[in-house]
Amino acid sequence: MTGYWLMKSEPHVYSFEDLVKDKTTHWDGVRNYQARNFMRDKMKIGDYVLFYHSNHKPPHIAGIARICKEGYPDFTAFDSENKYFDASSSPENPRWIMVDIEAIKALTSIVPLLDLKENPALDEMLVVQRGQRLSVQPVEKKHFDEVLRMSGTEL
DNA sequence: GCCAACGTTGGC
DNA sequence: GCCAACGTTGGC
Repeated sequence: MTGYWLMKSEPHVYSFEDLVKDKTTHWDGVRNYQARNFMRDKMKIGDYVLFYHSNHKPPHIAGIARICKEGYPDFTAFDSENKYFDASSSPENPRWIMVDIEAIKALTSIVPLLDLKENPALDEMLVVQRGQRLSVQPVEKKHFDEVLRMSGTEL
């Protein structure tokens, strides 16, 4: 069964436009156990991803991506030169996991966080919840479909 | 820039 | 195992 997710990125670091340009990318640098567990245990090839731009005015959902490689060790944790280096993670016993995603399409019009919050149909969506900081979140299909509808996008 | 919310660390 | 201190996220 196809899963649905939301992944946050700061667009000045890595934007959906960057993903479109690159076609595919490693989702590296996640250092949160809950987010890691989703990537390690739940994300499957073909799952859809809402690509969210955080720390941007306004914060918004920018595009649709899809999982194209399932969980494998995040090698940035092994590189002492890398800002995501973690000495407690080794190739023999990796602590952190990443997936690869591919760009599918930009939303016809972006959906600002405020619009998500104002839509009663999305009251239960995680990203609109107060204090929700998780950078990788599961999304219900009905919420995914509603975001597509709001953005005027068809897959 | 502020600060609430949350996660992690480490002393005890 | 508790919890205070600290660091980070991320909206506003």
